Amino acid sequence: MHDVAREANVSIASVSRFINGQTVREEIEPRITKAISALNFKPNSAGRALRASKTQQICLSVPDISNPVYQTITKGVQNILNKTDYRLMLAPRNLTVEENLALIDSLDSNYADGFIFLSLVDDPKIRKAFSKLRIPAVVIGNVQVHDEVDTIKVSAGAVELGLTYLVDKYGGDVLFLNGPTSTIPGRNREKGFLEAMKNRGIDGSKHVVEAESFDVEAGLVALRKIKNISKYRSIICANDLLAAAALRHLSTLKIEVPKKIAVIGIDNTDLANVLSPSLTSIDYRSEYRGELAAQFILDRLEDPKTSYRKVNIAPELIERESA
Amino acid sequence: MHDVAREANVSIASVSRFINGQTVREEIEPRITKAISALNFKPNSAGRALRASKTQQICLSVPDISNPVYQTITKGVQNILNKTDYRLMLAPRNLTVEENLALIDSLDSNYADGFIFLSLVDDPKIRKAFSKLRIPAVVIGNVQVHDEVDTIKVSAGAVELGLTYLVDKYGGDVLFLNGPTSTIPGRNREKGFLEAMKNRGIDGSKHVVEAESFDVEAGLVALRKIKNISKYRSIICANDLLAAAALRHLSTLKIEVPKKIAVIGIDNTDLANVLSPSLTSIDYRSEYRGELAAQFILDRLEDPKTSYRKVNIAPELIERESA
DNA sequence: TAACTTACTGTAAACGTTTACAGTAGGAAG
DNA sequence: CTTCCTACTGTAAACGTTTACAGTAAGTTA
Repeated sequence: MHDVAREANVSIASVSRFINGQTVREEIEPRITKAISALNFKPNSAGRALRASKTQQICLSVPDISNPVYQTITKGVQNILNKTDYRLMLAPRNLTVEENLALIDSLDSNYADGFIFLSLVDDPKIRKAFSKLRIPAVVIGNVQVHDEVDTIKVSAGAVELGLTYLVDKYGGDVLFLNGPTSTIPGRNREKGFLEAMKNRGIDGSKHVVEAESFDVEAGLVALRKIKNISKYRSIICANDLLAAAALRHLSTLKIEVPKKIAVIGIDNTDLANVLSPSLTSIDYRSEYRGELAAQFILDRLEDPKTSYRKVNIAPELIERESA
Repeated sequence: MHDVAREANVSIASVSRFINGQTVREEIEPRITKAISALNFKPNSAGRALRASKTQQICLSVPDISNPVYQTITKGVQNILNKTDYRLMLAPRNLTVEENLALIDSLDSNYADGFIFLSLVDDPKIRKAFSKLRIPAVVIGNVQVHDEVDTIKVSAGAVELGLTYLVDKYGGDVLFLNGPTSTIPGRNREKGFLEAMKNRGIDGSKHVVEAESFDVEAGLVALRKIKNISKYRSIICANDLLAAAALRHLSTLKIEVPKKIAVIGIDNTDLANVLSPSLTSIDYRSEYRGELAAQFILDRLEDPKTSYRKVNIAPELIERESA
């Protein structure tokens, strides 16, 4: 920048002001522009970050990038950030409480201006660490933290929605293939299922099978333990990966879907359109949630005083072939 | 850091040295440790970056995070970086030449220490911009750039590999569902296909259909244009998403896979195990390629003089149900 | 004309680290 | 005892920006 200033015969301050969009004397504008391109000058991020206390980076944490739903959220975040001059930092995997704590702690190094937080696990320690955060944050999901954050949740009742559909159409012999109840969505979805079954006068606890994680492999392992799966008329799965496992399992057993057993998933990821039969799934609008989260962060960075927004996304059943 | 130094009654230089792992007088170590935790001190990234000219960030560019193969590569990169104190920056989408140029240019702002480059498109302008890059880079794929980079390619002959398998098993009536030939992999895979067919005395040009992009939707559109698909005995697809499209299309037409038509994909993404029938696919070891790329960057940052590595990954056919 | 306002300019001080350099204390060697 | 070496220390100067502040020239008002 010194060189540019010398070349354009102005002060370094004027160069800085010009770059940052402040008005400078009309006469010197072309001189600076010319000097910048002649010297191929690009402002140094570290210098800027140090002086202005702004990194132009947003940190996004997702539990595990292998899961299509987090990829979709990531894409939503990207959609918004790429229109601005903010960069996206992808935080390490944060599946466990410890990984979450390490991540939140690390943000004290001031490498990001904002934080989009998504965690499957909950813990008082996380809550405490989070409350000491010095940058604005948006929480996607149901992890419990203090109130001074924007929050994007999916309304309770998603499982209820799917269940109503299945029971109405196929009767009460529903199996719920859940993920681990040690996670927040696992807990919530189980609760939703049991309550919805109770409302129909059924003890749902016999209708639940829990996979060890939210992926296909674990889903298959869990399903294979069920002795006589044909007694069920439909399966609701806690996410699309588990639903993919269900479809594979049923296909292996030559049980027709949805003729013999209907299947629905949750998340409505890209996967749903790729599977055969295509997967009826409950849409959580993941890409939109990502976009919303990014927009909330940007809004707050622009004006820190905007009131905290708590948004609930209404789930919607997307009907395809599998139910 | 000044505060820590005062609290520990040492100089700021000693604090810095201690933090960076240099030996300090045994007596003062506990004093510094104590002061650091008492004040909850975390070194400021921008200060470090400015002074040391090291951001501790690696920039990864992938054309489009929606594609499972890039997610897998991203995961590989993460696997390695998360073991270090480098952070992962996810660059914006770079599908077009212009997006690539903007990205490469932006790196002149010194926000990353290393660059992992993955592009579907090729252009002299990209090559030129790339050659001016001031940080070490690793190229994944066949984009043409200067030689002073580590490169990770997949050996030519992947299509040949799949084709041999299909022709041996099902005869010469093979359809090649390609992605756009305006992309590097599209071009290369078509070339591979035509050559391999020629070697078998067949004019392959009548056996190719080109989708407008490498995704399911485009694959379906392309397939629907084919009048009598039953004349083919097998389909080889330029990636797993196009293969997913083929499976869906055939399932819609009630054509059994692999009994009537066999299908194989390329990339061997997570998708392959999720589809029904499960997808025979040519493995490009994407997660490993990501890991390799990250390791190459780290190695070079540690010792800039290591000679440039040009690695070829051998493709491998993973046999599943679809062929 | 003088006094004030407007619109811009340059100087210089910060931001929080790392590191070259000179200095010092203590032990080893002669 | 002196000299040399080793192992550490603190001082102070950078790194590349942004911005408070004081200054100036031109325009406006009285």
